[in-house]
Amino acid sequence: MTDSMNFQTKCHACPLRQKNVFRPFEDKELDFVTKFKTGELQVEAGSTIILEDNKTPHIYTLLKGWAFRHTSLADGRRQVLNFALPGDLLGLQLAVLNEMQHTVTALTDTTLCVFQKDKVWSVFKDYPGLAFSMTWMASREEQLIDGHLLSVGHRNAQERLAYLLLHLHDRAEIVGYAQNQSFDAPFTQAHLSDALGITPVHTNRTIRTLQSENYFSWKQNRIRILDREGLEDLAAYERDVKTLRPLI
Amino acid sequence: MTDSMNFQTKCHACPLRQKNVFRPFEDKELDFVTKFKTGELQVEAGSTIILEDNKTPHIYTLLKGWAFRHTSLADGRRQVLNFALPGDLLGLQLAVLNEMQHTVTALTDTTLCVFQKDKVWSVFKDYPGLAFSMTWMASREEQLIDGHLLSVGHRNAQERLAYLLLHLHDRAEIVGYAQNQSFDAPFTQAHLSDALGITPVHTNRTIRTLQSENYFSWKQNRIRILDREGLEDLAAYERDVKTLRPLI
DNA sequence: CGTCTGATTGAGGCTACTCAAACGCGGTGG
DNA sequence: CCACCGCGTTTGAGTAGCCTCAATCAGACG
Repeated sequence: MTDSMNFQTKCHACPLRQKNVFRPFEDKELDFVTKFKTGELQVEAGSTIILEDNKTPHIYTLLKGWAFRHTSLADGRRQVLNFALPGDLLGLQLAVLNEMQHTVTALTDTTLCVFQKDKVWSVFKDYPGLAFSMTWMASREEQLIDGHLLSVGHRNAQERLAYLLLHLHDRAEIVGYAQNQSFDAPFTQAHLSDALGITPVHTNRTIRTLQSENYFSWKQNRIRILDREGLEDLAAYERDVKTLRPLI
Repeated sequence: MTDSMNFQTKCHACPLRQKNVFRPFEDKELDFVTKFKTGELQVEAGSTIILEDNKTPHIYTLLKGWAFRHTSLADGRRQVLNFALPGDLLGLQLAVLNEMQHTVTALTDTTLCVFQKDKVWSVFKDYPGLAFSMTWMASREEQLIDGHLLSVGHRNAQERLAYLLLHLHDRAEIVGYAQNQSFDAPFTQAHLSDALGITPVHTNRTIRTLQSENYFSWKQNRIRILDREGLEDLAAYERDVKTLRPLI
């Protein structure tokens, strides 16, 4: 373990902090986070990070790569709840509610910062700024899910796809995963389909339609937004004002 | 205002605490909450409690009555995100993210405890237990939305209705709003329809079908679960283990 | 008794679903 | 080098669940 510690990303040099998307830390907060972080975990594409109902003692921050949160009905129908990108906190429900009702799976090879969930209490006790950050992230996530619920509940297939594409692009862009209106898509049409609540077949047809109308392209795992305005109109989407997010 | 203060519910005598659903408070926490609470608000059925984009300086706890959270697309299609019952925190996103992306509207005449949102920081600074409670509530709400998203994304009309009925019943029961497998339904079919992501017409047909098959009844604004097991099977629903919730 | 809101029912149509087959492509092994 | 996977994508054909439009009904209220 000491060995792996040497290869560990130092919080003071956290690559996420270089990007100008996180609020500034106080020194003592950073010192604490460094102690709070008990290690780093590599999970390869397709593997489970946190399993529903499975109580691990850890929570994670996604440092590198993509993941997704999902639940299923008993008969196997799967809902993708949201995608996770660097900076996202995974397993907060486990720490706070002591229960996970969804699974988190890696889409790409990922790197995770590992924290002991039983130390979350000491965060609240001694580092109110960090505690606030955690709450910020929880609220933010809820806001995103609210958006998806609106989408799945009331948009048609084309609108849903347009919305999701813009959503993914914009989130990828914030963490430096998009350049030039395009980003690497580490998911399959089946993932999109389960996120949108549309069958794979119909998802495919919808994708083809929007592509043929030059709204976007998807070649070699790379998605490019070609007609942002058109997609925004389709989806009635408004880009969030970028707010500096906290990081833990 | 001094006048209304006299009619205010005392936190020490908070009726919600009488019901054995909230975690115990420490005395000093209770003292603080008493100070934190700046007043009480009555909102009548149908009125807006918090308006999307509208930055009020307050957040609320629902003390009495029903409310619902909702957003809409530009063309008016409305998604009911969730229903709120006593003990639920309203406006946390406002306090934490400084932005509300949904509206909260009263379904019945409601009583709300009013808190200054700019004091939320002092909660985090000085009352970690309460801060944790707020985060607990945020996480819990997210968990509920996740459940709805699964429902709207992957259940058919009958399954969605079954799920929502059980969900509402169980939540109502926890706060003492249900007796004998039945509860007062302060909403219309249109509300359900917007929550389920199904048109009012089809919602009506689905309701009639499930009623005619004796799954439940809905007479004089009162919903009664007649065949709980049947509904659970339909919806693949599992009742949550009751956990003591925090209260703020 | 007229009006309003919400619930209900009918008829017809379209979106999205199901079933099924074929295609493209990277990987593997003979 | 090529045949043979296996996974993900694509396309076709027929169907059904849910939608739209529209009218009627029931109850509350002034």
